[in-house]
Amino acid sequence: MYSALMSTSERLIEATRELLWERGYVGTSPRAVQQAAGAGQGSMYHHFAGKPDLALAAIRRTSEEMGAAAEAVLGGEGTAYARIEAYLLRERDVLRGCPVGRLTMDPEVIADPVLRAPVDEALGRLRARLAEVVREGLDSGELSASLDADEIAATVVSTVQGGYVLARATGSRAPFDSAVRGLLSLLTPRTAAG
Amino acid sequence: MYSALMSTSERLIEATRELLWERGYVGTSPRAVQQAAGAGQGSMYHHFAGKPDLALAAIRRTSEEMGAAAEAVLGGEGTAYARIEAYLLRERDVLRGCPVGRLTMDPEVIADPVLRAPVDEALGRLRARLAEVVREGLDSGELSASLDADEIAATVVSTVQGGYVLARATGSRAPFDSAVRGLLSLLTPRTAAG
DNA sequence: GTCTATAGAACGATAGAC
DNA sequence: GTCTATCGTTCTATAGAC
Repeated sequence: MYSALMSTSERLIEATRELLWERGYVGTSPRAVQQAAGAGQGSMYHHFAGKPDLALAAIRRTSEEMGAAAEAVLGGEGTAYARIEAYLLRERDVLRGCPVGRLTMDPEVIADPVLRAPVDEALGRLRARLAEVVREGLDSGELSASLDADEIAATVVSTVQGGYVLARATGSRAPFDSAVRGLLSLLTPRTAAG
Repeated sequence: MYSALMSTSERLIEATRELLWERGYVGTSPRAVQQAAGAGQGSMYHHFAGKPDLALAAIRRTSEEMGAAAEAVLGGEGTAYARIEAYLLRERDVLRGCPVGRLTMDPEVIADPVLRAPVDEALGRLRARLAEVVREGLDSGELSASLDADEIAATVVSTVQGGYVLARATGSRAPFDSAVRGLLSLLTPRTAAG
């Protein structure tokens, strides 16, 4: 149930975002969305053509938010390494996982090009933005010249996404934190062996 | 539909494994399992108490299989680095993702301690086994002494699990391969800067 | 814009004949 | 062990009154 100060269509989108995050597309029913939004059957189908249409609105917003949150950290001050570190260490509700990455495990999202598009774009942009920062680190000599920017960007995003998997499996954020620390230790410039 | 040479209960388990992999627990109905297994309603409820019971049998088997597949590579010949590399590069149906890791995104699996247990065990054992190999690499001087075995193990597993997420988002295995190559480039012993 | 009523199908499970 | 019949609920959506 959301604030009465929000329009019905807003409440429907926000309720859908929450449910998609927690239960995925397959596990989210229009009925559950309506109840969470405090809206009737008729309202939902007045504002949206159906479940896929409502889900699309919700996914688009979540994807945009993810991009903004990443940019807030990656576009900040500091060295390339510091910004990558800030991205990896930024506050997260680890056990809830990533609201965007989560959708990639949903067969009906992946099967529908329209629903998959915002997911693909959000993760693609994140990788591209991280690759830029890595390139800065390569140019400045902060990171080993033997590294490939696109590859490292993919590794960074994968570590985060996979960290969620490990955390949810154990029911604790510990493995997520371990994975991140492990990656940071690998990225740390070593001027000499050992 | 599975071979008539398999018992009904076997066919039910195998069909469930396939459907859990593709559609998850929430998205898999007893009805769909029965059709895929070529078994009737009555047969399924004769052999299994219900959907959770059948899913448990399927998840246990998948988790065991994952452990065996990992051990086949990690317990093989070669240096620590070579075995980690072999694990990361081993043949995978990348776009299908990990049949175990996938379940961590399922709210009903995570909410049920009995269903979550085999998932937790499989990924926990994998991390522990990888940590052993990393320790060998640290002892032999193959890997930088500044690294922590448990952390690196978590990073390795996370990269794989997260790589699936990126691959499924784009519809291509390319980002998975990038993430793995990136991790390998970070793990590669560098005796001097650059 | 929102409501209630209704629809046909699928959900997960049980009962009881064979 | 397997079958068909049935159950009450939920799914996603449409219709039509207000």
